[in-house]
Amino acid sequence: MKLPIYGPRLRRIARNHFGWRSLRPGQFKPMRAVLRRKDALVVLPTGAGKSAIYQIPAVLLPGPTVVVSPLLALQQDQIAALNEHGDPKTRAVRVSSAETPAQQREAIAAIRNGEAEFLFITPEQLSDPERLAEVRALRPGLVAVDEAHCISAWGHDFRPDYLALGDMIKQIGRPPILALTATASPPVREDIIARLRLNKPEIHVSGLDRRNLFLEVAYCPDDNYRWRKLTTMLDQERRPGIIYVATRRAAEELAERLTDAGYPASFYHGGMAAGLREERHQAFSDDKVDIMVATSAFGMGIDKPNIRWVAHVALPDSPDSYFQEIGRAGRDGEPARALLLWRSEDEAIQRFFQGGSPSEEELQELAGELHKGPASKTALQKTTGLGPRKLGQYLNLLEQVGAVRPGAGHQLTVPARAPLPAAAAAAALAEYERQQTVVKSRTDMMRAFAQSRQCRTETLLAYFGEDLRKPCGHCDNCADGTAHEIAAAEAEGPFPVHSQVRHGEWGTGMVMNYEEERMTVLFDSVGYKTLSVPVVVEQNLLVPA
DNA sequence: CGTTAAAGTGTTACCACTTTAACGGTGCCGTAAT
Repeated sequence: MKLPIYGPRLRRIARNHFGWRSLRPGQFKPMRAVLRRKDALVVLPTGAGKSAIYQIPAVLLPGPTVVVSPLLALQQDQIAALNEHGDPKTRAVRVSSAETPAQQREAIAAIRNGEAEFLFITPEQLSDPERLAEVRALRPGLVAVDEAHCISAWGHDFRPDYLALGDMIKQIGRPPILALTATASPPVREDIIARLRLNKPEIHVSGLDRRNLFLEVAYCPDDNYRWRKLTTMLDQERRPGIIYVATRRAAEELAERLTDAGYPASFYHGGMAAGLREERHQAFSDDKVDIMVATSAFGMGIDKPNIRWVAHVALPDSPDSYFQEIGRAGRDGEPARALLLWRSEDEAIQRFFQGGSPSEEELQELAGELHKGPASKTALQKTTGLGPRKLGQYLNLLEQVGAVRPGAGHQLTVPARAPLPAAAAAAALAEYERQQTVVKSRTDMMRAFAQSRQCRTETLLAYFGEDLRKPCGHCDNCADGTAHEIAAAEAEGPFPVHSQVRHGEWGTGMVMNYEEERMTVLFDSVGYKTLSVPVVVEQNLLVPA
């Protein structure tokens, strides 16, 4: 262990430049990786000091640090925190649509002249070749990708520039990359590593077992039952708290219903005006709103220590999202509650959000259009009649199968050995389906978590590839004894947990968990699958890989 | 995929039922109209 060499030095920087009195356990090792200029992926709950992991080494490393961060509001807070001390060694600037061209030039100049260390930026900014060249000229010594799960969650359709981030970083001189996120299951980690093209990254995962968080799930056959469970919880618990729902309308309606019933609530979703969103966020931070009903838009950037509970009146799309959302409760270390109130109907909306299949004809038409010569996205929108969203998704898929390549000046070109349109469309569709299988398997796992009689923490950690070894003692199944019974009744499975296995159809995978008569295996190609242990044994479905 | 509201149907009711269509999350950005 070389920690002692860095330890005092890092502590001194933490104290002198940032005003932090101490460092936390999960921070040292990844900092050391950054200082040795190794790529790293860090999974650490928010509030556990993720940003310190790049901020402290940045002071020691030559060259400025580029911070890729998804939300302007989030960047704002982080920049304000860095600039609080007026220290030029930790000063942060940014370029985004919120700055005027003059302010953007000023920001770049400040970095160039050594008057600022951190450049905050979005992937969309970097997708502009001129901007990319400017950043390259700054010779950054480190790139920190904050909220790196966005690559996986948003890159494939919603914010396609996220997928190209690896390329962009290569083009700015490929400094070491530090990817940070609060939650990432193995498939998401793999996606991050592959898309960013991390080179033998050190992976640091810590803090997944939140001991002050009581996990609880209730299946609700109807909405009245769900309402009663929710209000019962509200009567018992201190505030503030967050209630997550699936749709904007549900956020507004539930907030109104709660307010009418004597539980003053506010709502928050992505369809609100920016000013109002900020106002509501601020009101919640200042304890002026103590029940917030929100969609997933209310999330990243909420760093409030005293949230006493997070309730889900919905089924999240994946344990990844669920873990991130409940992780906002109890950051002060005081007891907090995570209550999941779900109905089987909730799964429908998630399936819808995952979207239908792309059309093979449209893909082929687009591939054919590209063969006619270099074209911009705007031009392609006109010629193919595809919407911007769909077009971006299609182009991403075609790029992944080698049928298109981004060229100079936003022009898209067809590479030399590209497949013909028909083959490209078929390959793109197959690639899409492969990705969807994994995405759907995560929703399956969310339902499996909700239905589990095993220790909740154990189930959740198993999903993330961690082994808790014994029931947590802070979930509903532990409290009523079912977790204990199951743990006792469970014989060793036919394959050890975390061992590699092979399935005739699905290929290789890793054993994640056993629960009663079922086992969960994470397959490389199709994601999470739940298998019946007796069937696996009788029919020899799995062999050690 | 499922809910919700509107339109359609059957028969001849200001009514009861079925069928159909619309809707649903997350945020960068730049440009056009004030």
